[in-house]
Amino acid sequence: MSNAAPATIEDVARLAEVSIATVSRAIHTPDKVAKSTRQRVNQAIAITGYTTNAMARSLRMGRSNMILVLAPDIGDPNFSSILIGIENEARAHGYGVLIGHTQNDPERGLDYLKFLNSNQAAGLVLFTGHEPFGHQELAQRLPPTVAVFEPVFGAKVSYVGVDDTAGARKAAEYLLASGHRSIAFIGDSKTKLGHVRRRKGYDLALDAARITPDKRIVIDGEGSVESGRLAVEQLFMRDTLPSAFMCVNDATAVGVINGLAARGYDLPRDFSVIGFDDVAQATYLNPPLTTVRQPRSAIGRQAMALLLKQLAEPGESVEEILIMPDLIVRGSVTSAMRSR
Amino acid sequence: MSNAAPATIEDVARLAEVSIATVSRAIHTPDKVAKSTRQRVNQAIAITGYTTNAMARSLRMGRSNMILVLAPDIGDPNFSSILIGIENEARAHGYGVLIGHTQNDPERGLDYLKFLNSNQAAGLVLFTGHEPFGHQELAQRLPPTVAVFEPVFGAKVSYVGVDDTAGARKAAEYLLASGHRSIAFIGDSKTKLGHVRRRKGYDLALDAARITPDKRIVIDGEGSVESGRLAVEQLFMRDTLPSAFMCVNDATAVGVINGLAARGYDLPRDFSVIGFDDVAQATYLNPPLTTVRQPRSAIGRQAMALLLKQLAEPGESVEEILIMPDLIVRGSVTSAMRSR
DNA sequence: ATCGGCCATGTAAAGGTTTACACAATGTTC
DNA sequence: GAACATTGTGTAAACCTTTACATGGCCGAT
Repeated sequence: MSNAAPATIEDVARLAEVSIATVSRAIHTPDKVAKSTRQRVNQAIAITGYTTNAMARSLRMGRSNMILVLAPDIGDPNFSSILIGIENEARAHGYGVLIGHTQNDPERGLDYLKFLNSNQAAGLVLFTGHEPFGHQELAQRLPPTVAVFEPVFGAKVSYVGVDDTAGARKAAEYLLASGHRSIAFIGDSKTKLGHVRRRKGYDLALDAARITPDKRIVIDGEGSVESGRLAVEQLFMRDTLPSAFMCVNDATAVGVINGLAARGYDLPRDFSVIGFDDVAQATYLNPPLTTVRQPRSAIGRQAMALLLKQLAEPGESVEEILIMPDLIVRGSVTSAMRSR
Repeated sequence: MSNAAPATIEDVARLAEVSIATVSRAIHTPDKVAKSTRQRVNQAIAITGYTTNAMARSLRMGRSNMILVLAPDIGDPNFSSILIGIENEARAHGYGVLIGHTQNDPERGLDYLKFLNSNQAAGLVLFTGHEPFGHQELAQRLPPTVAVFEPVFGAKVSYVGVDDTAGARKAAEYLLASGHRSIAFIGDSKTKLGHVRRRKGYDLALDAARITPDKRIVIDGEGSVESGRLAVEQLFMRDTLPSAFMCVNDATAVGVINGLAARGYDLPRDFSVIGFDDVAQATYLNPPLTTVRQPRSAIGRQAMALLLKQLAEPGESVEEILIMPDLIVRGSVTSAMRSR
C-alpha cells in the first residue's frame, strides 16, 4: 500500500553513514568490513527494508541468478515433483527457478532462446528429451545445461535420470518370476532414447530367461494413453496374445488397462499389466498399478547440484548420473497359471 | 559454440552508422525514425543478431516484462491448461511468464515477495485461493494482481474463474433430472470460497426442486482424492445413503469412486457420481466421469487480458469475471429407478 | 623514527538500455 | 523571405549495482 519507491543501496548507505561500496561489501563479503560497520549497515538494511535490485545486480554481473527449466508440457505428471527437487536445491544456493513451456512450438522455443541469449538465465534444465530450439542452438551460446528425466537424443548434454535399463529389467524380471512367458513390450524403440533403454532392460531380462526373440511381442507406442489403447487393438488383430503387458510408462499402462476393460476383460485376472514412472494416478487405477517408481525429487535435486557444479567450473564437462529405481508392487500383476 | 559476447545496441548503432538512441527508437517507436534509417537499423540488427538485454531494459524502465504466476502446486491438473491461456495472451503482448511454486510454505512465499519487491515482475497471477505471503502483503507494494481458478478468500483482488454456482447448479439439476432425490454434496463449505459457491449451486437446485434441507446430505471434504474416500466411509457409518454423489471437484470424485469400488459396488449401477473441473483423468476413470468442464484456457487468457488492462491503467480497480461452464455427460450418472 | 604492509573504507567506472532535451534541417505560412 | 512548426537525429543522464583501484590510518619490524 505504501507508494514509496523501494529503498536502494544508497538509502542504506546514507542511513549507515558509509559509502555504497561498503554496503555492498557488508552484504556479499562481510569479512571485509569491520564488525561495527557491518552492524550499522545491517541495522540500516532492516530499517529501510532494502532488497537488492536483482536487475541491476544481474546487469552488472553479466549473469542472472535465475535458472530456466524448459518443458514441452508442464502438465506432465512427472514434472512437478522433479521440479520441487530442482527448486529446493536451487533456492538453497540463492538461485531462483523460472519455468518455460514450449508446447513443442518452435516459435516458443525461439523465444526462450532469445531469453537465454540476453543473459536472463544462468543455467538451463531441459525436460524435453530433444533439443528444444530446432538446431539453432549449435550457432548460439547456451549457458550450462543439464537434461533431466529423458536424455537428449544425440546431443552432448549432461543428464540426470533414472537407470531406465535397470528399472525395466526389474519390471520384466518380476513378470517372469510371476510365471509369465509371453510378455508384450509397448513403447517407441526408435526415436526416444529413454524408451530404447527400457526396451533394452526388457530384452536383457528375457534373454537371461532364454525366451526367444520371436516369442516376444513388441508393439510401437509413443507413450501416451492413446498409444496404449491402440496397442491393445493391434494385439487383438493378431493371433498370439500375451499374458502380460509391459508398458514403457504409466500413461501407456492406463491406455492398456482401459482398452482391455473396454473389451470386457477383468484385470488382473485375465491379463497382467506393469508400468513405469509411478505417477500419482497409478494408485487410483483399477486395479492399482504395479510399476517402477521414478526417484523424482532426487533426480531434480541431483540435476540442480550438477548444474551448480557446472556453473562454478565452466569446463565443458558432460556427465550422466543414473539413479536406481524401485519396483512398486500393487495389484495389476498376478501369476500366470492359465495357458494362453 | 561461438564465444563472442552478445551484440549490444552499440554494435548495431556502429554498423548502421547512427546513434544508439536512434536504434532504440527504431525498435520501440519506429514511426519516429525515417524509413531509410529504419531499414539500415533493421539490417544491422539482422546481421549482428542483436537482442535487447532485458536486464538493462528493465533496470532503466523500472519495470520488468515478466509476469509471475504463483501456485502452491503446479502439479494441480487444472494448472497447466490455465497456464497455457495465460502464456499465450502474455506472449502476444511481449510479456514472459515466470512460474512460482510456494508449496504452501511461508518461507517460500516470502522469497517471492522479495522477488516482487525488487521489481522483477510487472504483474502477479495467483492460483492459490488465499493470500500467499502470510499477511505481510498489506505492508507491501504489490504489482497489479489477478486471481484465477479460485477466488482469494476475503481479499480485494480481481478474479477470473468459472461461475461456480451456475456450474454446480447445472450438475445438481442433471442429477435431479435423472431422478435422484437423495444427493450428497461433498466439499468444504467453510473456508474455501470456490467450494462455498458450488455448494450454493447445489442448494439452489435442490431448493427449486423442493427438496427439504434434511433430505440433503452434506459431508465435509477438503477437495482431495483422500477426502472423497473418507466421505464415503462417513456415509456408510450413517444410516441414510444417497443415490448420487455430487463432488466439489474431480479429485473428490476419484476418491468417492475408489471408495465405492473398494466396497464392492458396481458403478454406475449402484450409485451415480458427478464431479467438477473435468481434469484429463476424468475420461479414463471407470466409469468415465460425468462432470462440469472448466473453461481453463479461456480463464487463463481472460485473466491475463485483465492483468494487462490493469497494467495499462494503474487505477485500483477490482473486477470479477465469471465464465459459464458446460456439463460434460459421460457414464458415471444413471437414472435412479431403485428405491433406497 | 622510518618504512612496509595490512586493513577498512571511499571513489569512480562500467554494465546496456531508454528518453528528456537540444539541435539542425526541412517544410509551411503569411 | 522571415517566422515558425515539424521532422529526424544526437548527446547525455539516469536506472542500481559491483568491484578495481586509490587512499589513509595503524601496527609491527627494523
